[in-house]
Formats: sequence, structure tokens, C-alpha cells
Amino acid sequence: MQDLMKKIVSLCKRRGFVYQSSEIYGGLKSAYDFGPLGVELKRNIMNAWWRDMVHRREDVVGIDASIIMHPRVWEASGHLAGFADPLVDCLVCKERFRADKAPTADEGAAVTLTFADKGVAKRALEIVEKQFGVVLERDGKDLKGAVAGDRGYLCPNCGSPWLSAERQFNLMFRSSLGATDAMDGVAEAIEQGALEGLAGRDLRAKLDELMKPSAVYLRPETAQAMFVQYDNVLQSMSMKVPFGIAQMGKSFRNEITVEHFIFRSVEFEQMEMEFFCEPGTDDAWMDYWRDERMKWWKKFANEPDKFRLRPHEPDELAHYAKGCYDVEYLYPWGWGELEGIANRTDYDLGKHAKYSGQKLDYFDPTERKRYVPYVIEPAAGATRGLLVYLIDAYHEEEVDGETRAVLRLHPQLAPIKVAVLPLTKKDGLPELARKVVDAFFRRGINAKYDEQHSIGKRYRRHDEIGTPWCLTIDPQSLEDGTITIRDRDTMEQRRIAIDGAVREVEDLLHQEA
RNA sequence: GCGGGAGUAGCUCAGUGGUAGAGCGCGACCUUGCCAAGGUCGAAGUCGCGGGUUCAAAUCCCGUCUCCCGCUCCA
Repeated sequence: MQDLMKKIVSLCKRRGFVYQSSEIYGGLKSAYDFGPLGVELKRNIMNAWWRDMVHRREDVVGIDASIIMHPRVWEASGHLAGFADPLVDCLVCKERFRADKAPTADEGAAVTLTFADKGVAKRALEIVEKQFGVVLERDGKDLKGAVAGDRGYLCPNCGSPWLSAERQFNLMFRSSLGATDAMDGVAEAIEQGALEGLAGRDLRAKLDELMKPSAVYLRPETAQAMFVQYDNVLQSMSMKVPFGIAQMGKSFRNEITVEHFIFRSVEFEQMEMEFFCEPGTDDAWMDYWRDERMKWWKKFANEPDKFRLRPHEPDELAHYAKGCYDVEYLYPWGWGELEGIANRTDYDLGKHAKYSGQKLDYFDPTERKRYVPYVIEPAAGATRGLLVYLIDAYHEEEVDGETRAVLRLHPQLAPIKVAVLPLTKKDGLPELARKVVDAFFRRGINAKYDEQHSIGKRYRRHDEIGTPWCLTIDPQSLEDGTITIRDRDTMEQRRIAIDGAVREVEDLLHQEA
């Protein structure tokens, strides 16, 4: 199975889909560049998404927001919490909290863990026994018999003493806005002795205070811009709820671990849509978008069965979400996320209303009522989509004892739509072939003229990069004005008129999806 | 974060202290003319990077970077 990933990574580099970032300098961890074919594939995926989510609907409009936003946005959204404070995870209930705000407990003190209900308490009992080898005694929703450790505090949610180490979580990339370096202020403070005697958490807090006036952050998701600009879009476009705002673009996250080639990287591209609807209609819209998005991924796939929907368990839901489905794909290493469709309720608009002091509620003129819309968010990974469709398309088969590698990409996703090949380099065949390829260029169809090496090699080269059709100009073309068109997947050929070649390919291209 | 593996030509890899190699790919020419054909010639390597041991290091030692795998973590 891992062979498959190795082959794909190798093909990506060899044929110009994906390169390691800054490779001549030794490479940069978890950053990748898209080559000439990769950028085509990625754009084709993103354009198909935009076409289906925005252009083919009248209830969704798009925006393209700046990557750097007002820092208060991230305070409101909750992303900034914990940036300066050590965070701790409870290993039992998964709550993440600030160590300095947690309830205190002396080492050795008896501790009782308390949960929302008996069911959750039962699960916690098993976790503690399995992971920490301690058998507690359950009494209803309480667990008794635990002892506080030397940390001096407990989980504020369940009271557990089983906690992760204190860590600074810098989820977001911090930068500074302004031509003067924020470090100047720090240097000055040191010279003036303002940091004298400070240590640990206090020093950290003082430094943050000095950096804060110029601190800005690279967005960790595109979503917040849609909430922040919700009212502008509503007013300027005369939108009526229900409606959606879509956006594609880069996001940045300092992931704890990066893995699986471009699957999880610190810089990645998202395709997100926030759909604003009336509370009470949100469950129906959730079902609608869940099904729409699933259908969308499957329609470009060779193996639709490798996509599935997985509802989040109640205990893995984000704090703001009422419900969430993941679109998952069966990667070579197992099922993994591709898109999340979440019911974010009125959490984000409510938070931004509170932090900005602006009214973000909606007045329905026909129903004559006022409410803060609920939001259904289908948030897809564009870079993950690229990886998924490469894996889905990669195929090897035996042809006359040789292995044929072919990328069975959906024609609308294929980087190059058509290869134009003179059978040989003689007898005027290249000249005629040039005329054919020019006709495609004039129509804006990404075509490729190729006369290098034997015809068999050229077919295989284009199979490997997913070119759906090869047009071959042979001596007969000079006589009767016909050429052959070869199908990538079946390798079958038929003769068509040169004059109708562009039309033929356009028809094939628009046939599906 | 922990553990394991890897890094030598564009790709896949061989090379265990003594002259840097193969296959494929790439370029030119010839041949050929519909599914990775053949021939001739050619270009291409800071052996990941830095330091050390040695008369001598791709090879041994230390550090470091990057990638892969497993666990952990994260959403």
C-alpha cells in the first residue's frame, strides 16, 4: 500500500505535479510547490468547485478576502486564546484549558471526577483503567479513588489529574505589521531594564504585551472572513437568508505533526462556504449540504466507494458545533478527512457581534422577524482534493508484458486535455500537426504538441500524466484530412475529420459533470 | 514529541576505507512509422549539509536538515 504513495510522490516530482519546497536548500519541512501540471490540476479542481458552488447557484456568492485580518477577529473566533498562555489537555475528557485558570489541588489529595452523565462516566472509567492502569470506583456520574499529582491543579471540566504537559500552542503564524521591527520595542525594554526580575509566565506575558501592538496573524481558516464580511455581502448584494458566501484560498496552521506528503502541511488551500439559514431550518440544510458535497466528490472519481461520510461522535465535536460530518477518503494509509460539513450554529456571528459591537442579526422582511442566522459550513481541503484525485486516478496494468501507468483523471481535471502527435517527424506531418494544435490554442484548450521519441512512448508519457486524448497525424491525414483520436483509458482509436477535432474534444470535455 | 528506516545522476537503486557506477529518463543523429522498438554519440553527481577520525571517507564517528513508517498528539 505504501508502495502506491512512493510511486505517486515520485511521479509528482518526475512529471511536474509537486516538488518539495526550496529543495536546493535542503527542503523546508511540510511545504510543497505545485509544478506546471500540479497547478493545472489544482486549478481545475478549484474551478470545478467554484463553478458548482457559486456559478451554478443563485443563493451563493463568492469573496476573496485578505489573508491577514484584524487581530481582534482571532480573539473573537477563539483562535488566539492560549497563544500566550500555556495550555494543557485533559487526557480523560479531552478538555483543553489554561493551567493558570484551573482549580488547584495539593499533591496526594483525594480527587473525585465528575461527568455529564453515567454513560460518559463509564467511558472515562475505561480510559483511566486502560491508559493509566488505575481502577476507580463509579458512583453514578462520579468516579472516586483518584489522587492529585504534583501539578497543583486539575482539569476544570471533569476534575481529572491525568493531564498532558503544559505547552505553548502557537496554532497561528504570527507576523508583525508595519515597517518598523517589533523587536525594537523589546530591545528597548531590555535596555531600560523593564524585563528585570521577570521569569517564566510573567516574562512571556510582558514580551507578548510588547509585541502585541504590531502583531498580526496568517489566517488558520478562510471561514472567518465570510463571517466578518457577512453584513457587507448581505447589504451590497441584496441577499436574503438562506444564502451562502464561498471562498477559496490559502490557510496556515502550525500543526503538531505533519504527515503523508501534502495531506497535512502547514500551508494549505481551502474551499469553504458558509451557508446562513434560519434557526430551525439548520438540520435540513445540514442534510442537504452533506449530500451535495458527497455527490460532488464522487462525480470526478473512478472509485466512488472509497469516499464515505462519517458523523462526528458527540465527544469529538468542536465546542462551537452542533453537528459535523466528515467526508472521508480511503487513503493508502487508511480513512482520512477530506472535507468537514459542520453546523456552526450562531456561534461565529454571535461572537463577532459581541467583539465588534456591530449588529449582525438578520431581519426577515416577509416573516417580520429578527434572528441571528445559523451557519452550515462545508469546508473542503483543495490540496487534499488534489492528493485524493491523484490516488484515485493512479492505475497500473499489464499491456503486452509491460506495465502501463495511467492517471485516469476526470477529463475536466486533467492538466493537459489533448496531445497532438505527428506519427513521424517527416513528410510534412509536423507542419499539419502544428496547425491542429494551434486550433486548440485559439480556443483556450490546454493542448500539447509532442514529436519527441516513438509514437508508443509518447502515448505512454501522456497516459502517465492523465491526458485524456491523443490526436495522431499520419500520412493518411495528408490525403483525406482525417486524424486518429485515441482514448487514454481504452487505448482505442477512431478516425475523425481534422476540421471537427476541436469540436469533438470540446463535446467530450463537456459531456460529464 | 518518542522510536525505527532512508537520503549517491531527473527517477529507481548498486557501491562497507583506496580511480563514483547501472537501468530507465534526458539531448543530437541514424533507423523506424500506431502503443515505453534498435543503433551511435552526448550532457548530467557539492555522494543531503556541517564537523571529526585517517596518508586516504559515499563508506567510520558526532551534529544537523529533509523524507518515509509506527506510536503519540492534533482537528
